[in-house]
Amino acid sequence: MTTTERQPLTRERIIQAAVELADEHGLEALSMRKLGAALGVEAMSLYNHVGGKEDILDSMVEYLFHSIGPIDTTAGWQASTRVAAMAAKRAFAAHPWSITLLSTRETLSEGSFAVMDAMVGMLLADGYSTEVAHHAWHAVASHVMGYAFQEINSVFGNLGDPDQGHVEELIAQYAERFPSLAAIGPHLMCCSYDEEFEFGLDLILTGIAALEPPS
Amino acid sequence: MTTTERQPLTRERIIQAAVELADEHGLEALSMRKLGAALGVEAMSLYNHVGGKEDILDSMVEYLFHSIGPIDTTAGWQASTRVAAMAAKRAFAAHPWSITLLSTRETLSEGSFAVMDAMVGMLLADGYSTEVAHHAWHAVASHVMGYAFQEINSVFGNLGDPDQGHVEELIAQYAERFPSLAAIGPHLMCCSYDEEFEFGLDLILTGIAALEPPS
DNA sequence: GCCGTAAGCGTACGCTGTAAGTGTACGACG
DNA sequence: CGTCGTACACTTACAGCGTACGCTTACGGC
Repeated sequence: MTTTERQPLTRERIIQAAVELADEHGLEALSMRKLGAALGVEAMSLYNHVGGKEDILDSMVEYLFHSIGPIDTTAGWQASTRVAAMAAKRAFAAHPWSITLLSTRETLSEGSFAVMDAMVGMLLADGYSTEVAHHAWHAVASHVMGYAFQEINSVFGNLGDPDQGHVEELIAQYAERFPSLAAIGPHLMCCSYDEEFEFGLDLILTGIAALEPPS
Repeated sequence: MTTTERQPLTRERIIQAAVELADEHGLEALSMRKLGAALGVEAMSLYNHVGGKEDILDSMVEYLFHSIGPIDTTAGWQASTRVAAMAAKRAFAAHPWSITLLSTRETLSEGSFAVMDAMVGMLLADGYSTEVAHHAWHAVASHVMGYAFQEINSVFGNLGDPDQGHVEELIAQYAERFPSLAAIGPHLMCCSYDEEFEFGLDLILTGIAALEPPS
């Protein structure tokens, strides 16, 4: 009682709580009032530490890129890009709100620039032209974003789900109208998202490597 | 005056107006009241024709897939997929709200199933295994979604923008911290989104073709 | 003891989606 | 011609949203 029993509100605690709230109940459930309640505080108290909801959302994006972790560029372009792309995909896929949030931000993210710079830097360091490096960045980034999107929004259940019966039922229901979809049904249900991601990633990486063999 | 002067509200007119409103002022500006106002009607009148806002958003997704147009599957797998993927990318990129909207829908879209079925069907018809067809679908879909995402959310301005000075300024500002990004700056500013998309797409398509040469 | 400052709280305003109830115009029928 | 059924637009109301503004409380330095 002599010292402050409750730890004071800080920007970091607010962002952390926002991430947890969005993880648990979805981005649409993230409101200033609920966020305050989760921290044992009224909504307006948050404004002493953050600029507003947009500021919180921007910070969540920064948190996201930070959660990718440092990018190791020492293993050579192809191997390093593989690891970094995997890490980025995992970071996005770990938070169902990531893609939706990213798609609504128009502020530029420092974190995204850092990742972009590291990936492009590896290519340039290995002797690729700025043109190819630019192409490669877009191709890899597309694959990461697009695959994370598919993994998060898959209607065929996520890996942890034991709800596979529901998926079979779904496919059976559409089998007549979409026969080809039904044909690949088994793969849709039990695919490993990491292996699936790597398949496409390797198509891109080996394709780029074939363009201009590094010295 | 004898006949109804104003044409009656219909579901189609509502969806069309919703798309236009979102195109013009962004998805966040799409509210039932504003949508009603755009149609010369009170918000609640819309509920006579649609189930609610979620229903409208779902229908906008269907509209989106419909706008891709019919998929020609007669040109052989690789060429047909190229054309279809380009059409899909263009359809998404034409509406800045497309990715955000898609990422928030958890209902499954008939339109997306139709596209998926057509693309997978082409591969199977050309003799590819269900496994490779499944991989290929994910790789192509990722590229389409991911690239549309990047094109829409690019902070480096869109092709039409004559606001290139702002971009140069932006890159110069970050040049010291992100030197590799600055190095590819010229490409970031003046790249053709269609050609850029095709570059990555061809990496994927030729990579797949190399796996199992069709008969 | 006193006061400046920081920070949490309460209230209020204009938005949002939509449930429920209130007309009202029009075609069908006696 | 009168009457009624139906379809559909309107009005009102409510809970929840982000947040501007003002009040109150707690604490460190003197």
